[in-house]
Parts: sequence; structure tokens; C-alpha cells
Amino acid sequence: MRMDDATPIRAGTAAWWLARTENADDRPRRRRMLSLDLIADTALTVLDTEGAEALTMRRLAQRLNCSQAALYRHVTSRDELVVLAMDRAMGLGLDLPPPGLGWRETSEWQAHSFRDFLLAHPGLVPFLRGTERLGPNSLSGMELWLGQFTAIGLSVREAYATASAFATFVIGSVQFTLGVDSTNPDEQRLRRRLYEGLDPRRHPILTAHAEELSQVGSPEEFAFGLAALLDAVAVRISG
Amino acid sequence: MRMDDATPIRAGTAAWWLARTENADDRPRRRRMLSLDLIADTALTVLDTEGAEALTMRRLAQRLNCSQAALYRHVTSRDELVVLAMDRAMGLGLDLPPPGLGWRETSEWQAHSFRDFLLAHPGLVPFLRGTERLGPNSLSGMELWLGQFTAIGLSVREAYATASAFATFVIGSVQFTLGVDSTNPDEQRLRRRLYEGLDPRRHPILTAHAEELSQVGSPEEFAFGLAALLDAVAVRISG
DNA sequence: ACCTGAACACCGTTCAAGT
DNA sequence: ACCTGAACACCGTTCAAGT
Repeated sequence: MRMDDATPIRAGTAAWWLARTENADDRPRRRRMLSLDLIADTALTVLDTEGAEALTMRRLAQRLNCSQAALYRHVTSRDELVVLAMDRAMGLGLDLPPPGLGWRETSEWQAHSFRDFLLAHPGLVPFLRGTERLGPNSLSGMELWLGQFTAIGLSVREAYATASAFATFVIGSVQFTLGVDSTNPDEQRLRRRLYEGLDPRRHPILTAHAEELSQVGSPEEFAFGLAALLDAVAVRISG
Repeated sequence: MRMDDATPIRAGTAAWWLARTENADDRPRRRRMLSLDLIADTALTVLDTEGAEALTMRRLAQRLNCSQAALYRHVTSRDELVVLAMDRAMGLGLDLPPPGLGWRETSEWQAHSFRDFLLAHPGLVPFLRGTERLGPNSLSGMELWLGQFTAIGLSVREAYATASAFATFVIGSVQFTLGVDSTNPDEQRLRRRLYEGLDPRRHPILTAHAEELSQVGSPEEFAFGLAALLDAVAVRISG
């Protein structure tokens, strides 16, 4: 298979990340006003301060005091920019757990820390599509999880699948939560009314337990899934 | 809190779904060429045949042989259309498991069936944001899960949190998978090269086990997470 | 060698005007 | 009462032209 410059490589694939690291040295030929890092950081700032839908090339150029066209000297498309910014964010979201905890407490702490980070930066969440997975910061996070899970007896393959499941679940549950914020008390009340108004013959449980079910919130759902994953690890290291 | 017509309600919230069902009767005043159902179905067709980025109001109108403006008689925004189409898709993705299986096999079958459906319709996946959660078809799915999990001894609250965790995990893992398709053999080979090229001091495990880790694929990761959730249910019904 | 202005081909949404 | 054409204010991306 030939590597042809004409066929564009999809951002976030192994091929794309690889090409990026291999061409790293011949990058900075001259002093520039702009840098890729600065652009990615500014993108994150825009996401935090103005939300996901504000991340446009025009808005970014405005913040950087340059033309939109100038951005395309550092990045071949908006997609590419998003992938790079997301891996950058993964670096920011990666916090070291307090020492002295057992593996279960450590993993729990990390999952909660990551979730809290994402909830505090909701603008990032729509862009987390797995394409950041092979970026340098994401790989640092993976290395950390691999170290932890292999240290307690999982095989390398198991540790990788486990870490992926954790990441998937945390990101997925935050996306789910932000889709409709169930912490809003009024939303909760209306959800109850919605359940109550259903056809009791087709929805016997939802109608009968409308009040109770309307109270089940995102933290509860997250706690269940997280405990499940931790239990599964416990089973696999003892067996 | 007053319900003001001037303040738009975010699509997918309880308030929005509620208003929709309550105003259902005074909808069809006259015969129309277009219907909401037809529009939503056409949207799904576009997603399946042309992919996620092809779902524009112009493209939709073209398929329906009407003007873009006509769509806005049935839907107040593209967001709304997406939410409705996604709930519709949830109805299509809901398949009844073969009878006679135990709870674990049944749940496993359903999770795989849902995953297969999403993988077969990748155009849907970017739009699953949890906003479809309270739609009629999604609620039918929820009722099904609730029935299963309460039947084996979980409380209603536990059953709801469990079902949510399952849904979150399935959707999240498919999003993750489609972000970068790791079933591509060339991608796998390149991923190995990517791992091998990392700094061994900062990434000791990834570099040492590059080949093995590059082989871990999406089915394996999914199997781990699913087994974990099923184990967790088993623990909770026996304890 | 680097950056820009202006354009191109798209978006979602609105609204006066038609029938 | 219903639908439309045409416009508005945006997008991402390109490229000849500047310095």
C-alpha cells in the first residue's frame, strides 16, 4: 500500500498520529507567531468559555488575532484541530491519585476525578469520539491504567480491555448526563409527570413507580456502572 | 415558574417530550403532504445511505420533494428533528430476544443485538446524546429492561440504574469503536508501530508489549465491559 | 517564506409573497 | 391554511495576491 499525499488520512487514526510524530523534526523552519500548541490551547479556552458550538475557525482566528487562512498552515482541517485539542484536554484531565490507596480506591478515585473534570468542562464532551485515543496524552493515561491493572495481576491484554471499558463508561455516562441534565429539579418533576402520563398497559413499571424512577439520577447510575467494573476486576484478579 | 411560549424548550428534556405528548391531539388539522413521521423516517434513510454529515435540511427537503421551509411547519429546529429521529431509531433497534433463555443470556443477547444494530447503522451513532432517552420508543426499551431486572430481584431503582449503565456502555463503546476503526488490519499494524516508537522510559508497558496491545480490538473490550456489568447484576441478586 | 482578503460552496432559519 | 423563493447570517476551505 502506497502512502500517497493526495489521499487524505483520517484524523485520529494510527496512520495519522504516526505521520505526525515522524514528521515532527522538520516542522519549525522559522519563527512563527502561531504554533500548533497555541491554537489547540485557544480552542480549549473557547470551548470552556463559549461552549461547543462556538468552536469555529473564524472565532479561533479572532481570538488569536490572525486570519482564518493562517490556521490552515498548522492544521489541514478543523477535524484535525479538534483531535489535537482533545488529546491536549486528556492531558489536563489526567490527575494523579493520592498515594497509599489500594487498587480499588485508586481506580475509583481516578474514574471520579475524570468524570468531575468532564462535567466541569462540558464543552469538551461532544468532541470525545475516540479519535484522541492514540494521542500522546491519552497514551500516558493508558500507560498509567496499564501499570495499575497489571500490578495487581491482570494480563496486559486484560488490563488494556479493562482500561478501555473504564474510559468508555466514564465518557459515555457523562455524554448521557449532559444530554439531558437530570439534576435540574424541575426536569425531575416533569419527568415524573411524563412517566405518569404513559399508557399503564404498555408501561406498567414506569407508570406504577413514576415518582421513584424520576428520582434516579446520573450519580446513582454512574456509581452502579463503576462498582460493576471494579467488581469485575476484583473477580479476575482473585480467580 | 411560568411556561412562556417565547422561551424555547431544549429538545429532549422532560419538558419538551411532555409538551409534545400533551399537544398531540390538536395536531392534524388538515390533510398534509408531509408528516412528522415521514420526515423522521426520511432522516434515518439519509443517515443510513449517505452518512451522518449528509443530514441537512436541504438534503431532507430534496428527498421529500418539498422546500426546506416546509420542514419547519412540523419541526421547530434541526435539533428537534434529530431527537425525534433518534427515538424512532431506538424503536427499530429494539429486538425481542429468543424465549427460554436465562436472565444472563437474555441480557447478553440484547446488548449484543443493540450493539450490532448500531454498528450496522453508523450514521445514527454521532446523534445519540441521551436526548432520545425519554422518547416513546426509548421508554419502551426501558420498560423491557426494568421488567427483566425486577423479575430477578433487583429493586426498581437498582433496575433503572442498571439498565442505564448497560445503555450507556453499549452506546459509548460503539462511539469509541467507530471513532477509529481498529478492525482495519493496516490500522492495527500502524498502531503497533506507533506504540513501538514511544519513549520506553515514559511508556514502559506500551513499548514492551506493542504487538500484543495492538491486537486488542473492540469486540474484546466490549466483551469485558459487558461481562463486568452482568457479573455485577449477578452479585446484586444473590446478595 | 509567511500571511491575508476575498471568494466559493455550503449551512440553519426566517419571512414576505403567493395560491 | 398551507407552501414557496429568496434572502440572511453564518459555516469550512481555498487561493491569488501581497510583503
